[in-house]
Amino acid sequence: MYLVSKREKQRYFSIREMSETLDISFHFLTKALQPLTQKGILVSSRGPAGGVSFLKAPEEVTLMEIILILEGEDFFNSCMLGLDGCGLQRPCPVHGVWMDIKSILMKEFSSISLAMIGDKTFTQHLRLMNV
Amino acid sequence: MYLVSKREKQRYFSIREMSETLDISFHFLTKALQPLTQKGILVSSRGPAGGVSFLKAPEEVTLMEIILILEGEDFFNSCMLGLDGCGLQRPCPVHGVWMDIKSILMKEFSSISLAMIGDKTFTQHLRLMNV
DNA sequence: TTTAATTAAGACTTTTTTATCTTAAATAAG
DNA sequence: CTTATTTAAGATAAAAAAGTCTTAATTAAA
Repeated sequence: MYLVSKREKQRYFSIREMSETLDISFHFLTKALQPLTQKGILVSSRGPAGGVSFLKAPEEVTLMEIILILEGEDFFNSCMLGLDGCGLQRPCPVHGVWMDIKSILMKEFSSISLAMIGDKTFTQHLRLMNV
Repeated sequence: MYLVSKREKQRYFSIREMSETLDISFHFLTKALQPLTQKGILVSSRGPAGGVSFLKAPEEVTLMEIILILEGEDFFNSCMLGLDGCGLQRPCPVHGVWMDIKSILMKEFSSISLAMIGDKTFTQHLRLMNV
């Protein structure tokens, strides 16, 4: 969100600067960003004037994608009771409700792009950190 | 869910028996049930023929109540980015979406009673455990 | 070509959560 | 009244998650 709210697709933003602006530990942020780079959402450059930048156009990156990368690809595949093989064949008592809820969540998160969030953050001066 | 699916409101069901049926550690289950007893959803009895039973009628207990008791009363009050004081006055970029999603979740969970789940589990022979 | 700046990767530490164990208290039955 | 059975509560242990640190690799600029 920080990156896209800058609205400069070309340049690299250093993680150090980002961590200081957002008041997040540098090492923590570095680690958090790595899977995004590995999955091709971001591209990184080492050395002076290095940092991270979007590889994939933020218009094409949904919140859903980010959530799946950061939380794990089967984040929306779990049974509410934690049962193995819970599905239409052998459902748990809340399988139906939970499926409905999950599909609403997935639909919603899939409909929001990072570009939309960036624009909103930029134009409405919204905050990404405390204070 | 186990308790209500038994559809015998009067008698106490022992936690030992329940833990064996559901294949959950006895001590773990005991601990999990304690907040429900403390909050007046269940009533317990020690000694021979003791166990737990519903105090509040399961028709009047919603999934929402159970979730709030087990996960904490402010389970649905968090900011998606973890910001303090995120609200209409000083929202984060995803405040609106997140609010919408949370209200759908709360509405859904509030509309489901344990009695409904128990009936469904009983009549459709649904499972509460693996295998 | 050397140096400073920067991310990557993995080891390590700390914190939090989850799970278990022990002891105490209560209760029904003999 | 004593004993066996059962939950309650708190202490302890184990596992998982979160966070930090160190070293390596890369890159641009002097």
